[in-house]
Amino acid sequence: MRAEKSDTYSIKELACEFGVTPRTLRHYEEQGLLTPERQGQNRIYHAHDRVRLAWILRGKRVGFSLQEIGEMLDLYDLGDGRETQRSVTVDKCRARIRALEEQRDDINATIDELQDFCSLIANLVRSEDTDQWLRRDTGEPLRHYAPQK
Amino acid sequence: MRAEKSDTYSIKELACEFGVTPRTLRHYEEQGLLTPERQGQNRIYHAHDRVRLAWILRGKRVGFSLQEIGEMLDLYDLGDGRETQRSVTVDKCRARIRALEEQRDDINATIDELQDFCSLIANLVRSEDTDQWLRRDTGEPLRHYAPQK
DNA sequence: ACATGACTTGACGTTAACGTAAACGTTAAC
DNA sequence: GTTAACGTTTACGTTAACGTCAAGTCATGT
Repeated sequence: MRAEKSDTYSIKELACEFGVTPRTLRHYEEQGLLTPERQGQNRIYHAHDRVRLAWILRGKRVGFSLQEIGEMLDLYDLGDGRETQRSVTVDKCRARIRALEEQRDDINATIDELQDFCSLIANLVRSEDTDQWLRRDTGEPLRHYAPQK
Repeated sequence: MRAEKSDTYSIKELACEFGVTPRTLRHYEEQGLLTPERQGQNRIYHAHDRVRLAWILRGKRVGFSLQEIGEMLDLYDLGDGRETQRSVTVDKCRARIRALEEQRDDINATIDELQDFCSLIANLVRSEDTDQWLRRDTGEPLRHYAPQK
C-alpha cells in the first residue's frame, strides 16, 4: 500500500461511507451523475464527488428521481453560463423550491394526522358498561376508527 | 340514469377527481388499500373510500410505498384492538412520525441550498477585467461552481 | 334489435433503480 | 505461484406501480 492517500476514495470506500453499494455508484455514473477520475481502469473519487453523492442521496430521500437530481446538479454547473441560461436556471431552481415546500406541507399534514391518531389511541380505554372503546379524556365513544360491526 | 346519487362515486368519477386513472384505483384495491362496495359487478366508492384515497395519494407524495401506506392505514384500523396491539400501533406510529420529521429536515436543507444557490447566481455579473463571473454583492470571483477550464 | 358507453377481469408490457452473476485483469500476502 | 481481495465490463434479473391492450358484461338510447 502506498503512503499517499490525500483525500481520494476507492469505489468501495465511498460506497461504504454512504451505506450504498459500488454498483450504485457505477449506476450513478452511467446516468451521468458522477464522473470520477480514472487511474488506468479504476475509479478514483475526490471530495468533489463526495459532495455530489451526498446531494444525490439526499435528493433520493426527498423523493426525486435520478433524472430530476441530474437536472438539479446541472443547474449548479450552468450557474455561470450566459444571461439567458442563468435566468432559466433561476426559474427552474425556484420551481424546485416551490415543489419542495409543497411536499413539506404534505409531510407536516401527515405528521399532524399521525400525531392526533397516535395520542387518540394512546388514551383509549374500554367501558365496562357499553363494552365499547372510549376516549380516556372525554369519555366519548369512538366512531371514526371503530370497525363497523 | 337513476335520480339517486347520495354521495357515491363510480370508479371513473373518483379517479378523475383525484387526477388518477381507474386502473390506479383497481391497483390499490388489488393491494388491499381500498375495498369499495360492489353493486353487482361494479365498484361503488363512498366518502369513506375517498378519505382513504386522499391518504394514499398524500402518502405517495411524501415518498411512501404502497405497502408502507397499507401498513399505516392498518394502524388506523387496529387502533381499538387489544392493549398490546395498541401499544405496538402507537410505537409504529411514532416511528413513522420520526421518519417523516427526518425527511422534513432533509427537505429544509435542500431548500436552503437551492435558495443560496439561486440568489447567488441571480446576483452574478461578469468582470470585464478578468473575464470571470463575480458576485454582484461582494465582487468575489466564483470558485465553487465554475467549470474547471 | 343493436349500437354505445361505462364497467369488468385477465394478462402482458414498461420504467426506474438498482441486484446479481459471469468472466476477466491487478496487486498484495503467504 | 497461487489464493484472496479488490477492481473492471457486460448483461440479464427483479420489484414497484402502474400502462395498455383484449375480450367480455351490462344498462341505455334510438
